[in-house]
Amino acid sequence: MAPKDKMYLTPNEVAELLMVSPITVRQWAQRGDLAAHTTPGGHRRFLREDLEKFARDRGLALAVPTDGPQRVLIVDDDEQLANYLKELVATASPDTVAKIALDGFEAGRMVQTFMPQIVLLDLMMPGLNGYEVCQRIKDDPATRNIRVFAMTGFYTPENEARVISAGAECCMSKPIDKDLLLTSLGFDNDSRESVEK
Amino acid sequence: MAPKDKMYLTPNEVAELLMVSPITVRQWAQRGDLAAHTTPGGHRRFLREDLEKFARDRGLALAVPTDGPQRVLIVDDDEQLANYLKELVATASPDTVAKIALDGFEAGRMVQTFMPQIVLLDLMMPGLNGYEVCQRIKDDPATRNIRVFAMTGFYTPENEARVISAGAECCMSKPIDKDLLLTSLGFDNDSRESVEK
DNA sequence: TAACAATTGGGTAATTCGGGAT
DNA sequence: CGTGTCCGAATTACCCAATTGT
Repeated sequence: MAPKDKMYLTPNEVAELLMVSPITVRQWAQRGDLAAHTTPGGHRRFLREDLEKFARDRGLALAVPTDGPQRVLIVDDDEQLANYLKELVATASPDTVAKIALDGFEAGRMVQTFMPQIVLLDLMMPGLNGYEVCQRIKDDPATRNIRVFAMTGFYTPENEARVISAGAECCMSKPIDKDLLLTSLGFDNDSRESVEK
Repeated sequence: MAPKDKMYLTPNEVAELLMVSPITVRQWAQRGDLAAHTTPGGHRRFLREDLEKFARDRGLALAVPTDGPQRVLIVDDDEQLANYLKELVATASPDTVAKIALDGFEAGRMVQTFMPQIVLLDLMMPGLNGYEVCQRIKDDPATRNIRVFAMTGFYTPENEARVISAGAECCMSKPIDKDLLLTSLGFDNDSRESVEK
């Protein structure tokens, strides 16, 4: 497992996220405008949560939500299909990071932690209503901007209309048309050389 | 790795809790500021007790501290039962905030956003393996300290052992014994400060 | 028991931080 | 209100061999 993300932010990181100098961040913390914790040595540490609240209150925009490479979350209980899709994305767009959620718990958690720009969402998962998942993603301001691409093994125009009204960008029937998917995602397969590691 | 039986913390875990790098934790231990035990091979292990004392002496809070009111997340697809449990908690401990997740997606999302100190987890949810959910909560450093209380309609000693080995604190059979639950949660008596653990 | 990935300890150098006066 | 600078102190990075856990 990878303890990838730190739970806390240092003053410098906060300054960069808010596009201000570290000194200013210090002032905000001193004046109590921005909630801060303290290390035993007296240095300040911030929680992303507090930062977001602060930014919201002051109408400031968090500078770098679109940091790093493109992120795609694949939500499907069919592990083989999920891996296939992951490979597909990785091949078509080498600088894109794709991750897999095999059940609702992982999906919900990764929507928050992985913060994908794109979600490939299976509508027919056991114990999980894909339409509702899509709706919830779109209802939450924190995730509303995620592009949702629905996938279903039982395609009907009614189902498509339903998930699109829930906020999905499109509804693809299974088996997934490789070219259609990549085109929809904007990963049009130019015949360019892929850079391998 | 059971949580309750796990009386010691590794340097990495301490670092995460105090919002500092592992190297810094090492320094404190070297200088004797933070009490530490040693493994036969020379690695350090810390007691939560010592950590709390260390933090208290300097008047600072842990990263995943008992800040604000206590938070309890109820994960169960049975909405009526979930509401009953929520009422139960609210009545027994008025300063506790209880929220409900009716499916895996909500559960995963709320574990990250609501950041509960306690999770009441149904093991038999459609499309969701409660044992795995428990394991994943415990595998992630960010949520590892959450106390998980499992609930199942099909109690067997094997199932209990299984979920406890996954990190749950206990396994209660349904229907839930009200008093047992509140006692386990520590809400039985008047709100006594639980610092003794 | 062997193997292997992840973590840790030690030591030193480099970086970041807080506070105050500006 | 947001920022640059100075200094002592706190925190971190980087090296590599050893330990831990599975």
